[in-house]
Amino acid sequence: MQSGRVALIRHTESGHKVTLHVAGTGDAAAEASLFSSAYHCDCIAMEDSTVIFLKKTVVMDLIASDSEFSTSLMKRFAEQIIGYRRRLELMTIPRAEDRVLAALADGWLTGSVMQFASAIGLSHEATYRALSRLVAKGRIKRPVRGRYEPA
Amino acid sequence: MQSGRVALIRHTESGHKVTLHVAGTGDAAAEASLFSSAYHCDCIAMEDSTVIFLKKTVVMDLIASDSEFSTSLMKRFAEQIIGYRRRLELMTIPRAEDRVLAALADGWLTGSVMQFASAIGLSHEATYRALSRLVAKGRIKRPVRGRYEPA
DNA sequence: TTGCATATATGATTTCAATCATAATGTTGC
DNA sequence: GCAACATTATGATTGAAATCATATATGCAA
Repeated sequence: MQSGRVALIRHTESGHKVTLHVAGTGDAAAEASLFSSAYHCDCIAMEDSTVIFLKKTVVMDLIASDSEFSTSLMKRFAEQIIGYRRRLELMTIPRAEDRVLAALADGWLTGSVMQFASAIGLSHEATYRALSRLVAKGRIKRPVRGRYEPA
Repeated sequence: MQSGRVALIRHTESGHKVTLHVAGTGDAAAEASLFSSAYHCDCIAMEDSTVIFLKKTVVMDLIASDSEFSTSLMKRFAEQIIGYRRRLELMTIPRAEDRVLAALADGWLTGSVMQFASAIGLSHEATYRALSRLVAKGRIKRPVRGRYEPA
């Protein structure tokens, strides 16, 4: 990606949406599907974005021939894996307030609260309420409507 | 890994345990930490296991020099990423019954129900109850105590 | 500027998972 | 065999998140 931000979204059977991955400038999206023949999710631009498309064969050749490229791609994969593990850890936090606070500290609230709620597996209402309670407790600040920051 | 099964477990601040990864024969554990200086989780043998330890430098050299090794390792990473995404999708299913059924279909119940419950982010009681209800509804079968199978 | 859609926000209600208990059933080591 | 422990299983209670509802604010387009 040259600029902007895109999200990989999957629509579950139960009708919910799951944000699988968010890629910003310099990141790649859908690298993980390099080794899969098919992969079902939508790529949604969250901002105006410029994206470069690469043919799978080109990338696979690069992996085989260019060890530096290969190593750096592997590093990204490893970072993604560690990120997913952290996110799984987040998802096991039972209380909405605790989960929201932990997710905030991890920098998950970049876009809208709706997206944030979806990313951490809570209903948006529960998320708004948790944010309100955290503001009331002085744990976080809300400089303006819709913006939340560490206290 | 030469044989057996080990699990990577993280203990969260809230005192819960999260199963981050389960590695069986032929799999690797903790590959994702190749690019991290430190990584905090426990590796627990779920069965008698034989594990080969490799020095990080050796593996990194192999990645740089052996493109076949590099590609196959990358494939594993990609598969893990896809696995984590699916697991995240599972975790967003709100009703215990639905989540348990989906997780069963994905083949998550290999060990004990306790481990299964931990893997899908439910209390073991909720998991047992969901399993019971699914059996009562005829969606799954329980040939013997502690074993559950697709109907 | 006026609709229309969406995001933000909170109230009321219901549902259901977490939690606390208890018991039966396996499993392991002595 | 038996004692200690873990797993399986279910009941009762509680708390909290999902859901439904409503209102306001905001952005966007006609």
